[in-house]
Amino acid sequence: MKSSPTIKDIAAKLNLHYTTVSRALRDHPDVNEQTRRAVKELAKKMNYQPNYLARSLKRQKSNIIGVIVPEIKHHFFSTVISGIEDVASKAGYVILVAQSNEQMEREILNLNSFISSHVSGILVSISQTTKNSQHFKRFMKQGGKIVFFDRVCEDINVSKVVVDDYDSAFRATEFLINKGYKKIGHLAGSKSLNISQNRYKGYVDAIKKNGRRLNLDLVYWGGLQEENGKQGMARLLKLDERPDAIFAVNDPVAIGAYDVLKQRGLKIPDDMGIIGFSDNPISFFISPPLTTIHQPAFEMGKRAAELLLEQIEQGSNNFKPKYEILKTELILRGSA
Amino acid sequence: MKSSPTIKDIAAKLNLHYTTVSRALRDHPDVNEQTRRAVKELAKKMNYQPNYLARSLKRQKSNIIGVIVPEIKHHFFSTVISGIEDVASKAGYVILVAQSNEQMEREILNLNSFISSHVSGILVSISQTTKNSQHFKRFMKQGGKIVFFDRVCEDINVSKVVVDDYDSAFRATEFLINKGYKKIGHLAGSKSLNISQNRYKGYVDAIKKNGRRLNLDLVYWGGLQEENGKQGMARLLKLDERPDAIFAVNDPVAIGAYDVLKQRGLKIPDDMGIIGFSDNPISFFISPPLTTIHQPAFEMGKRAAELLLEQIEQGSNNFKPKYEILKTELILRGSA
DNA sequence: GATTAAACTACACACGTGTGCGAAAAGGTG
DNA sequence: CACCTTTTCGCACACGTGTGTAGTTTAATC
Repeated sequence: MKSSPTIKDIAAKLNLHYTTVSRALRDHPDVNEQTRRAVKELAKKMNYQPNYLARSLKRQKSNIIGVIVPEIKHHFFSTVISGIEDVASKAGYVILVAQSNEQMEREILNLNSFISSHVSGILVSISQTTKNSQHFKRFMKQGGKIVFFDRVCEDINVSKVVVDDYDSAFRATEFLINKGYKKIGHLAGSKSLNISQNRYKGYVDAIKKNGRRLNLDLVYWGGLQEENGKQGMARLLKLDERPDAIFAVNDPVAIGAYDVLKQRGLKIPDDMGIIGFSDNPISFFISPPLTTIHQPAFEMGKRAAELLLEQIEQGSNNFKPKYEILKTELILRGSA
Repeated sequence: MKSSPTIKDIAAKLNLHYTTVSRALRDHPDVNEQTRRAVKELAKKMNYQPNYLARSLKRQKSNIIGVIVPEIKHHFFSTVISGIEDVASKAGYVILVAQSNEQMEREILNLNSFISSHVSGILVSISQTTKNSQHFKRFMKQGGKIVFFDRVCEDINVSKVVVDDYDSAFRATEFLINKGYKKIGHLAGSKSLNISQNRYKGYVDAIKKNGRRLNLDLVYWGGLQEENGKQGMARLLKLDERPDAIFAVNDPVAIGAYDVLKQRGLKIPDDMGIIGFSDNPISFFISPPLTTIHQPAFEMGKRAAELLLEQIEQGSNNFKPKYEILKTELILRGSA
């Protein structure tokens, strides 16, 4: 039941002062070769593990990175976190993970908790209900470092990692047009998120650039869940001039649309073409397989972590935020 | 760029000693009502956040819980982590998350890193390659608290949360028997894991109890990935006396089997009945929908976290490890 | 063998918070 | 007004680690 050994325990056994042990472990040149070896040997034998709390307190710099996502269990986010952990652990960092559950209040609580834990920096994908960014700005004023990924705050000048939402949406929509679909609808996400806005804009521009008439009745603003897809699809089917193809803001929404279409006996892709977004594993197995846009989630986590670590290690000298746009890929399957 | 304010900053502005501020914030009775109010007001105004590093160092007890899983991005584990985070954050704890990538070495590194971070306890699901539990035992000797979930170490006497693997496997196999399948095979997992062993035993006993002949040729020991399912299914199909139904150790393995069967033109469930394990979201959407055993992953995370928190808060007085077995549910779909 | 440089060790203080104890101030009693 | 109790606050030290500096020992040089 005795707790972890400290440098003092090691020092006592070797009849040394504990500062000597401290220096020996950190290879300080002022320590005798033999002493150093003896210290390291005993440290290993006693399973000494340095106390990061004390070290961080002293150094005024921890080896902790905070991660805030809307929900951990979503495939996209958990894959991003996997990527983050990969990079972080290799660099000697540990990651604190918290979820906002799409609520700005909890996002703020998470952030405060991270501030108290004196994280070296945070990686954030904001919640749907995050209407302003005061909490993040406050964090930055105190020297906090942030990198946003996927769902970013537009009005903060920090590093960001996103996919090319606009362009991907444009290509997806254009693909539907070239396939011969006439009236293309869009199941859009939540208006407050950059990803929804950019995908919407890509959709709109693809329609316009291809000489089609833009009919905003064919756009349904909902959310990012399967349920929103069901509601949206049902709504669009009620129109006099109903769409014959759908570009969905993400895969869950597309899958919600599938459900409604199957219930109504409509055939995919003949009666209705569908394209999703994010390449959820389900999209490969659903029938017909969903044509969708692959997002490099793991890669996104890695890049975001790398950017943050660079910023942390180099200090705040001449730091310039980077805006990285990762390439997506249109995965052709059977739904369009 | 100034960093977070401390109690000393607050004290200076109010012409108080910082210990008085410390007491005021913690509602110590020795502090005057007015002083207390003034301190709290200023603290709020300055956005004071207590330094957990310092607090933990002093109290010899942190508000950090460590979580080690094989891979974060797996749906089951990320859902468990969601549950853990839910409980932990409500109790004022934060969670460190690390992945072993199924390698015992990294599991040990993760553990050491957590020890250095002075976590109050850890939640672990062990890797496939974890052959002994010395590292966990060492951690416990130093007063560390552990709760295992899903993949547990049998030879350590600590709290554990699992599902009823044996019984679930028994029922699944019996279900196949009652459906009229004659030769039931088993795509088993990795021999070193308790879950694989228990599911295997459930399978074996169901065969025996129902008066069937146990044919070990029909059991393929592989792993837990889709790839293992493919290999195993291919192998079993080569047998002279090939199975007409499969109980798979988990859904990915079952899905791997699907793939091979579809390639060979065999029909599910007519030519081959299949039952999986874990109720991965894919199993609902794959065609035909996979009959599988639902595991309450989120609930498992919550219970594991609750058990650990109880143990942490009550100290090590008269602690008795609890072994909790959560109920599963056989989800009937189209594959059997 | 004395002098000086080099090699090594120990002390003091710091990081931010918490606690036992004592001191000062305020209030109450005879 | 002297004495005692209660309230309120400050001091000293602690948690484990790290660093500047002073001190001591050893080795090297003449």
